[in-house]
Amino acid sequence: MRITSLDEYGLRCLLAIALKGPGAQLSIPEIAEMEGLSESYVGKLLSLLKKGKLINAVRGRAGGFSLARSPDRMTLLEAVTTLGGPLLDPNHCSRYTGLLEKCVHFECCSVRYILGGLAESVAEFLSQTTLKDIIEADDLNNKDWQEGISRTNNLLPEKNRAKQTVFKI
Amino acid sequence: MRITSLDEYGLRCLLAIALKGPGAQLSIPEIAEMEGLSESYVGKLLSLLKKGKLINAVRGRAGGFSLARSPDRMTLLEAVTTLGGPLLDPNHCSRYTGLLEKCVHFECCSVRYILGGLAESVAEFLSQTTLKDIIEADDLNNKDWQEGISRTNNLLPEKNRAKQTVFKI
DNA sequence: GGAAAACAACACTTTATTGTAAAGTTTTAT
DNA sequence: ATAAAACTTTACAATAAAGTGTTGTTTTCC
Repeated sequence: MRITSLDEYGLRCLLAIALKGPGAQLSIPEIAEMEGLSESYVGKLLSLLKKGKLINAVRGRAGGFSLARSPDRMTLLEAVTTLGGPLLDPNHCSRYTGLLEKCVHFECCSVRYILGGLAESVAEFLSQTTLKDIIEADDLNNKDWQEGISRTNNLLPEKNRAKQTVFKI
Repeated sequence: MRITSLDEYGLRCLLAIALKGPGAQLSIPEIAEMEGLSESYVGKLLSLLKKGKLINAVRGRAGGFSLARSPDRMTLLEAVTTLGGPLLDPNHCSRYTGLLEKCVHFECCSVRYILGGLAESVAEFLSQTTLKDIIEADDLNNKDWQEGISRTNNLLPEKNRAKQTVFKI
């Protein structure tokens, strides 16, 4: 399991498209400008999202990218697994084998069950939040920002709210 | 957030010591042999665990490592954060800035809240499982294994059980 | 039909993570 | 005392991830 750069930046690009509105298109140069990323990198991220069928691409001079489905039917779990692969590597046990050909706990492994349960817990969390939730939260967040308050946290699905400030910026 | 190699292997080493029994010592060569890892690597992992005060080290010929506390007072959260650092990098926002000096969402960021909530969710999960839980599960798991059954999953704290097989081995 | 704008694919450089090697320090058994 | 066994530290090599550059293809506007 890992929340990587691909997840972080890819999610931002996806949100940028979603925030543009239903059916709206956004080009690579536009997204790169908006998000402060290079066009090459945005191109790479969007090609991943396209492979995962989260966005549609139109080529040519008037081309761009649009959301493949309505935001309320697109979960964070889909986005994250599309961008960064499955939460828990299916080859986990054959990847972390140490010096040997086969992990010494291959037959019977407690850590495996712990990580399995953890991955499910994360998957449940992520599948409970859709892009629509984020859009609505972001919408109000921007208005509140100008009034000097922040209630973004209260707009997310009940189970997914942060109880305290996690980032100190 | 990330479950890394350090987490995976470090946790195995910690469990090896815990499984040895209360107060028991285990040396680097012994753990390396048991876990199928190089002595160098085990040394590195154990030095992290020692810095986090999860284990005590005794130097010299009759030296080795022992658990610093009883297993029921040592959570997975402590182990994971000691080995791999905080679940969510405190510098997250200044790390993922793209091309610019400052992330374009620095002032007002929806993704930040989502990831904050996710990190809390994972922290809650990990803090609910102690080393003792794993030891007991592992104990029965080993007995069951010989009878051809596996109920390890049912021995973990209620919320932390995997509902289905996550690994296919 | 030609040029411009945009997506697509892939190789490549840079950077961070992983894991190893080696030299040093401490303690104990003899 | 001395040697062996074990922990400690730091520097280094191997590998994987992150991000960029280049070239090519598609479409549209004029």
